[in-house]
Formats: sequence, structure tokens, C-alpha cells
Amino acid sequence: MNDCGRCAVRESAICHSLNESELDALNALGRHQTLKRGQTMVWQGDESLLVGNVIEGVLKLSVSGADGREQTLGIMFPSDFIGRPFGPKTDHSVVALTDAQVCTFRRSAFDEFARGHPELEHSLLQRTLTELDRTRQWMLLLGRKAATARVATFLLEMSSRYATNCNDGASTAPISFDLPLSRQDIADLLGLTIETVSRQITHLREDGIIETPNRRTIVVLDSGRLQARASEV
Amino acid sequence: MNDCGRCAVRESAICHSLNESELDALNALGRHQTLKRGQTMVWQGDESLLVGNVIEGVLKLSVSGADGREQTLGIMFPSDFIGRPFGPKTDHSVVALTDAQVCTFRRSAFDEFARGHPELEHSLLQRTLTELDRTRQWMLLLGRKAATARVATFLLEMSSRYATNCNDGASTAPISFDLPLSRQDIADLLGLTIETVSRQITHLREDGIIETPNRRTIVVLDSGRLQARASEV
DNA sequence: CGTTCAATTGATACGGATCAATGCAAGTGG
DNA sequence: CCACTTGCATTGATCCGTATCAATTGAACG
Repeated sequence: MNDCGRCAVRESAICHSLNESELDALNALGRHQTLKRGQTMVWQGDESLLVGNVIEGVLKLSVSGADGREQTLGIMFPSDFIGRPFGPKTDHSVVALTDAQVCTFRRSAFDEFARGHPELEHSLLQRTLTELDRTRQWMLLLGRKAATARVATFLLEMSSRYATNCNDGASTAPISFDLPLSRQDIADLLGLTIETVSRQITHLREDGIIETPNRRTIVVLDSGRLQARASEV
Repeated sequence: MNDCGRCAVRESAICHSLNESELDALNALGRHQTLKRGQTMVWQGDESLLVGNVIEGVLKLSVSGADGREQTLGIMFPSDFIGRPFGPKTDHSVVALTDAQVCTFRRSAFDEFARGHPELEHSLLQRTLTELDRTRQWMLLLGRKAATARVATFLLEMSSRYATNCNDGASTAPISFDLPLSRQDIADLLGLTIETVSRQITHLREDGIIETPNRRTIVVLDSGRLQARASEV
């Protein structure tokens, strides 16, 4: 008996492609893990031992260069898949940005199971292809966009994931959400410094595009103009 | 009867996971296509209609932002897989950097075939995971590295793919190769301008780390120091 | 020998990094 | 309840690296 039926991401994680009995078998291999904010789940350069699904919370993938400057490679949300199956090494760290819950498997066990379940591999392939698309789009941002556009793009991306006030895009009602990232996290993600991020947010506030009631909350007042900023150079 | 048996990438492309009869079936769906240097195979924003394998030559994936500034997302070599299976859109262009030969399939036909051949999907998954790893490493370069390090990293990457004089790393013999990319291509890949790339190459030459007998040829004289430059900030 | 186009070199401007100080909110202990 | 600490965010002043603008060189080709 497994409790995947009650799992928050049952329908959206890669497991959705498994039936009840297959789910039982996979579940037997995995275990739930709770992570506290700031806790590192996988270290850069580790042997790839763990893979899993995000159930709750937000995590980041990051690498750091020789001098300690860090670059965040992606933000992972519930139902996202984490880790590097079918390969010996993980070349980035996985760190919890909020308290989080993940459903983990030993990589070897997961690999073996996946090889026997093509539907699961197909789901994983789909997800990996999408992640590759997303990552490639981020390269345009890092390679070519100015600081304003980077911050605007980031806020739009977060608002689309988080909006409590879900509009159809055409609406002009303000959208508000809480960032799970600190200013440093945002800087690491956008390839900027903390000061530059702060200044850009200030500009957006001064221009009446957003409001910042507190450090973590963002209210998007004019998503049209925010989009315009996002596509500037 | 197919001629995949004589294909240059028979053992390294994703098709390696198919047996003779499966290969016949896949081959029946595909066709060879010859591309001239500079020719665009897929346009950014196109409906995703084509996928395929690179047989010969070098191609680039690229996106361009609103203002026309271009960012190259990756360089594809023989045996690499091109295109976006299992998805409706391609959000980047594919352009031949040299004369090239590719083996293409209509996406719908390929998708259907792949769904029936788990081994093929597994190969594709492996390849996609590796490409994602590579792309993520490139993000560190674009987000955090200075111009010198970017150019040095690029030259090292190319030398590892191209070296005619294959050493075991420890050797000090010069390694020489021809770049398939123009200075503009390199700039687009590294998120720099053509002038900055040129200056960095000049510096490396003045420092005795490389030689440039002509515009396209690079001779690496001191790969140790080149590596040091690559990991600087 | 002139034309053409890519690459190089030079001079200057500007955006973001860096260094430094201040502000602000949450916790801690007296 | 209020001083004090602590950690993050903001703001300011300055510097540096790369972009930008502009001119020159050099190789390929007719």
C-alpha cells in the first residue's frame, strides 16, 4: 500500500504515467525527505546518488566557479524532477530555498526501474526536453539582456508561477506574490550583483510598475509595461 | 534495404540502439538533406516539423532577441540530434556553419516511431540529459565569466572536439584545429561583441598561449595556461 | 590592381561591479 | 519595554571592462 494517491503532485510529476501497481513498486524504492530552508540536498561534484520529485517548496540548482561566484541554473517547483539519472556525476548543487519536501530514490534503483517502464522514461524525456528549452531561453537573457530586462523577465516568470490573483493577461488588476528568493539568490540567477538587482527593483517601483510592500512581496501594477521592460535590450 | 550501415554516425547517433530491421523502418521515414554553409534549416518560432541527426558538418542553434542581438545556444556536431520532438514549437533557429549533411524526419513520424521503440527513446533521453548538462555549464560562463575566460573556455572546448594532434593532456605538443565559426559566430556564442573576441584572441597570442596562422586556424601552444585563463573570473 | 568583406586596432562612453555607508526589520538579553 | 545585535536590503561614489563608434589592415577574388 502506498500513499502516492494522496500525493500533491500525483497528476503532474513524472509518476503520472504509472498505474497503481507500478506506482506501488516505485514507491517501495523511494522515501520522503524533508528539507529546511537553506539546506543542501546534493553537492556539486558529488557522485550522482539521488534523484527525485519535488513535492512541496522551491529549490535551486547552482554551480560555483573557481572564485566562489555562484550561478543559479534553475529554480525547481513542485512536480519538477531533480537529479541526474543515467549518469555518474552531478555537476551542480541542489539547495532548498524554502522548507521543502521531496520524494527521493537511489539513482541506481530509479535507473533500473525506469529502464523497465518506457512510459516513465517518456515522461522524463518530455520533462527534460522542456527543461532544456527553458534553460536555453535563459541563455539569451544571460548573454544579451541588460539588467533591467533581466529583473523584469524574472519578475514576470515568477508572477506567472505564483500569481494568487490569476488573470487572463488582459486584466489590469494587480498581481501579487511572495518571492522565495533573497536578493542574493536573484542576483545569482540573473548573473548580476545584489546591488544591481536592488537598484533595478527600485527603478521599477519609482516608475510605478511594481510595489514592494515588504522585502519579499512583489505587487505587479502594470504587467504590460513590465513586459515591455523585459524585452528591452 | 537501407544504407544506414554505411552511415558515418551509425555507432554514435541515437540510431545505434536500433537493430537492422528497426533501422530499415526508421530509414524509410527519413531523408538525407544537404545544407550549404550559412543555410538555415529551421526558423525560430516555426512549428516544429523536422527533427534529425547531424551526419556531417557543424551547425548552430540560435535565438535572437527583440532588437536583433543574437545568442547562440549550442554548436551541433556529427551524431548530435537536432530538433524538438514531442512538442509543437521550435523556439530557436538551426543554421549550418559549414556545409553539412543531416538525416531528417518529419516530427510527427519520428514521434510515433519513437513511442514504439523504447530503446530509441532511451538513447534520446541520455543525449538530452547530456545536452542539458552542457547547456547549464554554459550558463555559468555567460552569467559569471569575464571575456578572457569565455574565449579561453571556448577554445578549449573546440580543441577537445577537433584536435588533430590527440594528446593525453599531459603532453605539451601543440594542438591545432580549424574553427568552423567566424568571429561573429564566436561573439554570439559567448555573449560578447566581435571586437572583444578579437582583442582576447590577440592577447592570448601576445602571451604566447596560442598562435593564429590564419583567420580560422588556432594552434594551442600552452594548454595548461589556457586552462588557467578559462577558470579565471 | 582594385573591390569586397572579415578581422583587427584604436578612442571613447557607459553600464554594472565594487567599495563603503546607511537603513530597516527581527530577534535577544537586560 | 527598550537598548543592542544581527543580517539583509538599499543607497551612494567611484572604477573598470566591455560596448560602441570609427578607422585601418589584410586576405580572397575577379
